[in-house]
Amino acid sequence: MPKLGMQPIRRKQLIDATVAAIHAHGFAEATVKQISARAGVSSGIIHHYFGGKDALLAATMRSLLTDLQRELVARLAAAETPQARVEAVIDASFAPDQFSGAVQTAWLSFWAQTPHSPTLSRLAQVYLGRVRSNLRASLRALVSDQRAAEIADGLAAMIDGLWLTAAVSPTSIDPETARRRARDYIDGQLALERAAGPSRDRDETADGVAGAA
Amino acid sequence: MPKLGMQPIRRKQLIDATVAAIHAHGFAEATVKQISARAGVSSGIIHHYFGGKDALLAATMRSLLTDLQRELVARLAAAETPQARVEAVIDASFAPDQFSGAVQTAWLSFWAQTPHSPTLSRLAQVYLGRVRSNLRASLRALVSDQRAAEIADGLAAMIDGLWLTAAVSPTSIDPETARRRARDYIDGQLALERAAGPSRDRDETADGVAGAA
Amino acid sequence: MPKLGMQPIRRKQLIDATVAAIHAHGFAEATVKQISARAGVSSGIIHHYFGGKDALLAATMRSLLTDLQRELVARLAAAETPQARVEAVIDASFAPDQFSGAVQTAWLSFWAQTPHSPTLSRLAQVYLGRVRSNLRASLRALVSDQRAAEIADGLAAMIDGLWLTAAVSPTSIDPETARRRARDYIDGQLALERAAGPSRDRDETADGVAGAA
Amino acid sequence: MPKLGMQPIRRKQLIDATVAAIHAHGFAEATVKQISARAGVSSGIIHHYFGGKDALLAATMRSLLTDLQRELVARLAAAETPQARVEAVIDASFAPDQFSGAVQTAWLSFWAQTPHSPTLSRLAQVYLGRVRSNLRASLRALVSDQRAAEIADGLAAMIDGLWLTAAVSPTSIDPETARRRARDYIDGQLALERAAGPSRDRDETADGVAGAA
DNA sequence: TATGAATGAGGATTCATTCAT
DNA sequence: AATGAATGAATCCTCATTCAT
Repeated sequence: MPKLGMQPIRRKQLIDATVAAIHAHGFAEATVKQISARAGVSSGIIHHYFGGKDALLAATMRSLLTDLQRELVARLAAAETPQARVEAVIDASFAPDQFSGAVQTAWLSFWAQTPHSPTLSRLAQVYLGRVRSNLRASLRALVSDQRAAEIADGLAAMIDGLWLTAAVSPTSIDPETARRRARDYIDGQLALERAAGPSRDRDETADGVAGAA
Repeated sequence: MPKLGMQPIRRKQLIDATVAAIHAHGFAEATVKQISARAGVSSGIIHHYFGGKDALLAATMRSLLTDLQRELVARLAAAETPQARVEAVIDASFAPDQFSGAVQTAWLSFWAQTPHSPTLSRLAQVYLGRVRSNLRASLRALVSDQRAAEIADGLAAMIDGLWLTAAVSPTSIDPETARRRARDYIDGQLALERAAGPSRDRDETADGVAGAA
Repeated sequence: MPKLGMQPIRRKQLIDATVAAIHAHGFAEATVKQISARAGVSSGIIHHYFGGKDALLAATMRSLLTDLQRELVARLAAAETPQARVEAVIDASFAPDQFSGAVQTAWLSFWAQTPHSPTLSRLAQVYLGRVRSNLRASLRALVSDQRAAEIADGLAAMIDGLWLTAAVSPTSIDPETARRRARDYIDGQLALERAAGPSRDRDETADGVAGAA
Repeated sequence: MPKLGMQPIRRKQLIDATVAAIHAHGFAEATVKQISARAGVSSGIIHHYFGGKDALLAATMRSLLTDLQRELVARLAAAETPQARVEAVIDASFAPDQFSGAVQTAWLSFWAQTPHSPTLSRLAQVYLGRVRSNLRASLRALVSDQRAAEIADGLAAMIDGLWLTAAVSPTSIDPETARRRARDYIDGQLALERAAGPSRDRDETADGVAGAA
């Protein structure tokens, strides 16, 4: 008599083992044998539950994105002002569960793989689109539509850059500092708005740093 | 006597082919056969000139970083004010030669590989250290030492994040827009300084977005 | 569940195929492909069961030495006098199973490889030590300790030389003749002892052939 | 203007380098690049002077055998009695120039390769035939034709076995000891002749060790 | 005479996948 | 449901050989 309900347990085991294996040995070196050994099961089981290695990798990326999304949704639900909603995005991005060794390395590996896998690429685009549209919607309550789009893109890039820094130099940044850098960006952009006046867009032809001095 | 002086020619050929192969097929799929075919030479030549695949990959990353460094040095040499020096870093990062498809993908691949290769990691750390210390030195002329460090870190993260965005969604960003986002960040941080007054640091305990509104 | 207990079967298959391949094509030409084809299995299986070619070669040498050792132990157990024990060593060395084409060629190949492989060297030293100490112990019942050591070394060299002759010129010697040559040596040394008197060692400063004539 | 008379110089350089390379790394690992580097010349030169690696190896074995033969001829020329001629063979075999590390290892490597190379095999057979017929001729002056053949074979095997011992366990035997073991053999066989009487062959049906006790 | 650049076949090894049990 | 035996294609690398200079 087969054990019942093993599927969700095994799938989670294997996905966790995949993240750990990528962290420990790298994306290309995360072999089926490595992952299954780490999960304490046989190598054949991966094909039983996922159909193949590629599907396991896709499921793992989906799992990482889902965790992040869950974190984000929970915080957005509790946010009542536009500012709080922007901050919720920042806080979700640097929540301790997400912003930690194994997850960062795996995340960076998937990002690097994205351009060469339609499946992973699709997952990434959906996620990126959701974050940006969330940010834009919140920012529209504070600035013009155009500036909202620009600041949303800038904040998304800043968050990604801070993640990348953490993945490449884990000791050089902690979640609290990362959060502060992201808030600095928003604060700075809003300060520019106040200085320019509420009804005008930032001049896209300005000379940048020199002009601001 | 055989043809002399082929070494630099072949090495450049092979490094260029490696960047192209990573862009076209991904880091793990950039095989010796792929790369040598793309360079129009035999596979054995890679071992003749580099000793092995790993050394070719390291040389390729070194080459990418050197190109970026050369771009940066040239622009810094022409910059006369602190503001111009900060802008030089931004402009070098998004110079057309660097900020293009193949280079971005390869760059992201190397970044993802960094945690699993001491050689690549060392190269990355050296580069990151140089950029940050350059930025800090320039910014110290404009703001306090602490703020200079913070803004340098933030700008570096922003630049990296914009690169990552470009690598993952090549159609979503162009060099000019990327440059503008990075300048926005600097402009914003300087605006915050003016608002806070020249002699005071940003309050590290502030509540972020909500507090800045 | 998969087929169980295949390991000892496959290992023996592969070791036998290795001996045959060395005999047929030489040590360096005993490739993984050759061996696996001869065993009727795929090439990957060697790494599954042995971990690599080197380990297979070491296991093969170990197997050859174990067979010889088994032959020797069986004969020693049946020998009741010192003379019979010496003869047991000779008979074991030239037993039909051992003293045959494939085994001889493989044996010689391993001997030649010994100086360049710590693993093989260790195996060889253990075997050589065992044979010599066996012979010495038996001979001590017949002659002085010093002469026992000398005759043991001489007999061991004679046996090895006869093996080498058989490996290099298989048609020039048969097991019975080889056995006779080895016995001649022992008979001769014991005859010298009788001629010199039981209480005296052979004079190590003697002039050799000329002096004995 | 090409350098004149380079051929013999280069050939000797390369043959010496081959012996050294075999000693240092083993027969299969003695690559063209290794050998040419050791000789201080380019790899292409081997094909220029020998036509290929196999021919270089054959020339090297021929060189080793020629050296041994020269040693033997010189000593035989000085020997005036049958006993002295037998001793000359022994002394030539263990002459310091021959009985040393690199030569032994190389010699053993060639012996092991012999069964798989018609060229090497032919060289070996010629050499073996010469030594044996020399020994037989000398011994016929001392014992019956049949015994001369037997003792010649036995002595040849003993010499080869002592070489093999030296190659496998270089520290366990020195030339002087080796020479003594070989002389012991001859002394013993001649002692048996005296005991049996000058006109009778050794009884080929004797029980060996037991019978001699 | 001599070089070393260049080739490509062949080596050991790794690995995702299949499948009988 | 689960195993691990077995496969064979693909990878990196080595190497004897060729050849233009």
